[in-house]
Amino acid sequence: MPDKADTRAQILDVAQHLVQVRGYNAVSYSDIGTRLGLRNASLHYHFPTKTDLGVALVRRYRERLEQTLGTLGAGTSVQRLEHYVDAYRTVVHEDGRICLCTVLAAEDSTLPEPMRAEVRAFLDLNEHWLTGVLDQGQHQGELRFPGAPAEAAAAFLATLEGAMILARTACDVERFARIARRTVDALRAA
Amino acid sequence: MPDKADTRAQILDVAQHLVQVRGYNAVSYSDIGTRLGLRNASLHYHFPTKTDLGVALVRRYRERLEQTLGTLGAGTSVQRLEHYVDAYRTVVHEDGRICLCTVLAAEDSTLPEPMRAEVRAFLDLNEHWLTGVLDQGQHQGELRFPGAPAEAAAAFLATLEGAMILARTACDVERFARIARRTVDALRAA
DNA sequence: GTCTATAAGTAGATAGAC
DNA sequence: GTCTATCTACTTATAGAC
Repeated sequence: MPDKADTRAQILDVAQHLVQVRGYNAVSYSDIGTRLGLRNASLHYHFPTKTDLGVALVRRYRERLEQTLGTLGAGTSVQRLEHYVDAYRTVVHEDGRICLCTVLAAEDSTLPEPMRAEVRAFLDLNEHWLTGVLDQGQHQGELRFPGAPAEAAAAFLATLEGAMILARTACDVERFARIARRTVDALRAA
Repeated sequence: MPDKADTRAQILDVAQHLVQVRGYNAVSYSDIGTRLGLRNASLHYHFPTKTDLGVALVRRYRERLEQTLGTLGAGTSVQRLEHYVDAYRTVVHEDGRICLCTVLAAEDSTLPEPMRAEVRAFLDLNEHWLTGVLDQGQHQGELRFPGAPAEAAAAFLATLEGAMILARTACDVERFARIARRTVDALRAA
C-alpha cells in the first residue's frame, strides 16, 4: 500500500522528465505508467484528467523556481545573474531535457487554458525577477544596458529560451552555456 | 480535375499555417483536409506518409529563405540585419503563427529523423548567413561585438527564436519587434 | 485525383472488482 | 490505491470504386 503523496510525486517526476524531452502533447498516460509499473487507470486516480496533471506539473515547477530565486536574493547583481543562469544550465541535459516552460510555451496554442495561465505565470516570474536584478545592477553601476530594465529582462530571457532550443537541435549542451555567458557579459558595465 | 502541383502546394500552404500555430504533432491529415474540402485519402495520394509531408514542408520553407537571403546580399551589414529581422517579423502573427522551424525545433525529439535533418539545415543556413553578415560588419567597423562572429550569430539567432516564443505566450506581437530592435542596436559600433 | 470504406493502433477516460 | 476490462474518439494509412 504505497503512500498516495509519494506516488503522486513520482508520477510528476516522470511526467516532467518526459514533457521536458518530448512536449506535453507527445506524452501519454501510457508512457508515464510504463516507467512506473502503473496502469492507465491508476494514473487517472491521482490525476483525473490530463489537464489536472499538466497544471500540477507547471505549478510545482514554478513553486520550485520561487524557492530557488528566494535563495538568490543576496550578492551582487552579476552574481545573482550568474547563479540564475547556473540554475537554468542544470535543466539542459544530454538526453534532450530543457526548461519545462520553454517546451510548453512552444506548444502554447494547443494547451488547455489552465495550463497556459500557469506557463504565463512562470514566465512572468522570471521576467519580474530579472527586471529587479537588472534595475539593482543599473543603479549600483555594475550593469549597463540601453532602455528600461524590463525591456532588457525580456531580451535576456528570450536569449536563454532560444539558446536552449538551439542547443538541443544541435545536440550540443555546451552551446547553451556559451550563449548564456556572453549574454551576461554583455550586461556588465566594466 | 485540379492540377496536381497546385493541390500539392495548397496542402503545403494549409499545413504550414497549421504547424506554425500548433506544432507538427498537433496537426492531423483531417485538420488539413477539412480546410481544403479534401478527404483523408486524397491527402495521402499527394503525401503518402506524414513524414513525407513534414519533410516537404521544411524543405520548401528553407528554399524560400534561401531566395530571400539571396536578395539581401546588398547594402551595409546593419541594413542586411534589419531586412533579415523584417523578414522574421512578417512570420509573427496575431493568430499565433511563428517561424516554422522554431516550432519544430521545440518538438525536435519527437520528429522523424528526415525532418530533424531538414530543421537543422534551416537553422544552419540562418547561422551561416548571420555569421557572414557579422563578419562583414566587424571588418568594416560598422558592427562591434565580443568574441567570434559565429558565436555572436548563434546568440543573435537564439534571441530571435526566444523572442517569438515569448511574444506568442504573452499574446503580444510587438514584443518580438522590440526585442529584435534592441538586439540589432546592441551590435552597432556607433 | 478524389472518393467511400475500413483497417490497426493509440489516445484520454470510466466502471467496478479486489 | 491498483487492477482488468471497456468505451469512444481520433490517428495514420491502405484498398478499391469512380
